[in-house]
Amino acid sequence: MDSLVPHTLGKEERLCSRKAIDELFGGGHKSVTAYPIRAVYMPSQEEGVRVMVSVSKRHFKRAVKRNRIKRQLRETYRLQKELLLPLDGGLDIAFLWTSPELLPTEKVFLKMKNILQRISESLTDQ
RNA sequence: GCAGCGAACCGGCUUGCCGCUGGUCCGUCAUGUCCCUUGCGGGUGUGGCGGGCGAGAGGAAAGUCCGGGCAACACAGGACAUCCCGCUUCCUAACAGGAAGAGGUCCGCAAGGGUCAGUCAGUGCAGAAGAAAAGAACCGCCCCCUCCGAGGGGUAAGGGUGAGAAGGUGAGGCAAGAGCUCACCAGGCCGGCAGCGAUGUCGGUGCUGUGCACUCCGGGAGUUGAAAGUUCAUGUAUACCGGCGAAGCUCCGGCUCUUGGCGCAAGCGGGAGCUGAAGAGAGAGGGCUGUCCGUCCGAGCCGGAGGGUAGAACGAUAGAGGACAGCGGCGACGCUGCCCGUAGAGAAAUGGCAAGCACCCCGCCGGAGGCUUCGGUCUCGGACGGGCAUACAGAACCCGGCUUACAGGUUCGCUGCUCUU
Repeated sequence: MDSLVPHTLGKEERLCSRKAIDELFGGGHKSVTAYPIRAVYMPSQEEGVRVMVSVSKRHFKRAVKRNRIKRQLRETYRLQKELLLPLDGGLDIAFLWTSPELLPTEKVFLKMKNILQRISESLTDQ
């Protein structure tokens, strides 16, 4: 993995604005699913990719398990985010966990790889 | 040694690579309605990029059950209602918490543990059962009368019912009985003594039914909750519809004009107009804990429908803070000294992967010892392989508690049994 892209995930690469999140889920978004990960994404006016992760309280009552999954999602995205390149303009993505069970990190890694490849393909098709 | 009881404590460690949050320092590039300088330039603030350094979840961070700080709304006063607490003394900022103590009851051989509570004054209720649920007579027992059917009366020792039957047991006593009398026991009341007190103890007193609710007594409570709240930035709409109000009005004051009244006159009285936020009244609506009285504010308010913003800073991390020592106290705790510096996010950081190790568990191999019904079984030590790198669980304004969850482990004190000396 000797990409020129640094494997960082700073604040500017995360989706923090409430307004942007409302726009993402408001309409015009697309989604792909590789169970149990579901990615909702939409091109944006901003430059660069911004991501967020979300785990429902319905699936995990305890905060420790929700944190575990959110960390797995962020980590696996961070290590593979160059799969989305090259990219024109900006992109907002939300990763949602749709399962009530935990998975080992290596499986989450493969699911994330699948998702990022499919997002990249759908963007280049257009 | 085994089993147990009670306290207190810990809640993995090391290394490598890649990351996150907020600091700090250095370099560099921008930038300012800032400061110094004639100027070159320098300082300082802010921002971007790169690099270095050090910091970064818990004993329960959890449940959100109590108590407080803090904040906003408020803050003449009174009455009523509602809610909470309830053995005693103390600790504390406070508590429904803690410490020490007192009483009943239950569990345990014990160390210990669980649980209960103001009121015995008043009112109400207590299904079924039962004669009767508190001014008790069904059966029974006894007396009287007797027309031998019954009737009148006494009686709570016995029967059965019930959670509870006139405080319990025994003796005396009696026609039979009964605190009727006595002894002991449980409780109440009165007095003495001890104790700050709950209470204990001694003496007196025949005073004595159970459960629940209300009442009563004493003490306490304003509401909301950091999405509180303060400031700045951005942006919009004083749009529109419906309802109510202020203005208007009344009184009062001032000025001007006027005058069929009064007065010698100054003037008084009447009328009209103007005027008065800084005179009074009346005022929609609102505040004053839940209601009422009352009181204060008051020129805009209430409802519908709709529009805009959703960024930043403060709050906000030094606090009833912790460690150690000394002193006081049985103790909770307090005082004094000295030292330490310890997360601060905001779609929410504190992580991911790999390697190694302590401890623990499982399997297996053979060795020593004890018991043996010769099948085995127990203890100790060792090698190898595997599991596990851990349970419960993630700060969200901050503290003190309580409750609940929890793999594994450490220390101290105590109890019972057993062994050795």
